Amino acid sequence: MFALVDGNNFYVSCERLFRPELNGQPVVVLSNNDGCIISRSNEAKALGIKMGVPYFKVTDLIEQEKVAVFSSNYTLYADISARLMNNLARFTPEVEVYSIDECFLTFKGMENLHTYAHYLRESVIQNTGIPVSVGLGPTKTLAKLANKIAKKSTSGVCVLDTEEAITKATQIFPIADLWGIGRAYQVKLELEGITTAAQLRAKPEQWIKHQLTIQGVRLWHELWGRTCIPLKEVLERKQAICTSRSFGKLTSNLYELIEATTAYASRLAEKLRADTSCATVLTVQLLTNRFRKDLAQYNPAISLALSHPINNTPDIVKASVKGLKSIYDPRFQYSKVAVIVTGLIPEQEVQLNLFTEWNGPKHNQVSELLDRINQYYGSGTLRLASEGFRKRWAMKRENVSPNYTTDWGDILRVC
DNA sequence: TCTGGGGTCCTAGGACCC
DNA sequence: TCTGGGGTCCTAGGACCC
Repeated sequence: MFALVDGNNFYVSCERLFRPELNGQPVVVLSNNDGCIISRSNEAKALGIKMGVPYFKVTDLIEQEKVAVFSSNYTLYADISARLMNNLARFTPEVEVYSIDECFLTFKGMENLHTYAHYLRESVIQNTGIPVSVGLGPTKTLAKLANKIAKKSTSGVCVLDTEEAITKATQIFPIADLWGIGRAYQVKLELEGITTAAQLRAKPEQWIKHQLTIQGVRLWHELWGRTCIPLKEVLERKQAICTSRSFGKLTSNLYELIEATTAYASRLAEKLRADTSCATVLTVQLLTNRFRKDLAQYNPAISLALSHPINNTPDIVKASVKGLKSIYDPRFQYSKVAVIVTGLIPEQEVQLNLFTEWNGPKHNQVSELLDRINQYYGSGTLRLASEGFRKRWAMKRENVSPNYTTDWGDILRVC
């Protein structure tokens, strides 16, 4: 049996952990740059605030209803997430951390799964302070489905361990809520008259293959309790890594763009090293604000083949800035720059290039030092000067909470 | 004025090989 | 008048996830 455990309104729950007076009050958390609503308390949902809606469109309602608003604080959420996952790992040896707030677990040869699921849920809530829901089923897809049902129930637990339970659950389950059915497939299936998971399950395999291709066939088998999506216990090396941010304001200024690109590329190089990967291809993309119909649009990108596989900060930054300069056009106002690396290979398997001079070893040492210092004194303590100091492009974060659990200066004071 | 960021997998079609 | 059969690799675009 698979279980899916996930944090209810996770980011909001993290913020409430250190602001208990907000329990029972409407709370929302915003995306980067204070752009959109990405997490809502039940009270905020009840006010009709929709997921993903731009913040500026609901500011009146939020003010009127005295909704508490937080900028996103991923440092905090990542740390609370680690606590949650560590707690879950005590209940079974087989664990897959699926996302910041979700975890798959498997249970083998266990009786009393109902009791155990309730016990797990209560222990985790007590130990972390984060409310969670627990769904169990014979496949990941059914565990996901059970979890959605659990979220709406009062007990917070749903176990689908018999064919009757599965049949009953799928009959009322909307296909749009199925794991693997997004907006496009929802429309397609509804045109075929399919609105529930049970109706999808009743279709023949060939029909599914034709309409939804191979992923749909896997989903279909999983609905019948046949495992197609295994538990992934080991994290695989990423195939691509991307760092991109919207600016706090539009800019045409090349020097500001170079600063931002340097900052993003530095962050990217850190992520590469954390994954012990080296990049062979680097892409830089500039973006104008697609919502501003009154402004000219321009979204150029360039991919550079790197002469050596690299993950050191100076070389990644150098390549990124070179790419940026080659696509920059001063006639446009930009809202975002993205730096992406692909063709990633293990750090240990890097082959040297016979034909070009290279400062790699020296730059690798510099990067090692950067990592050591920034790990000890905090991210960004030591950085390349071309990141700049004023950072007028920096993203908006007007309501960010303290880093209660990761920064000595932010520790909660109890007087 | 103000609209997020980071990933994966699959398919079709083109270029190329023998 | 008539123009094969069987592959691989790469990329863009579309679907999905959180």
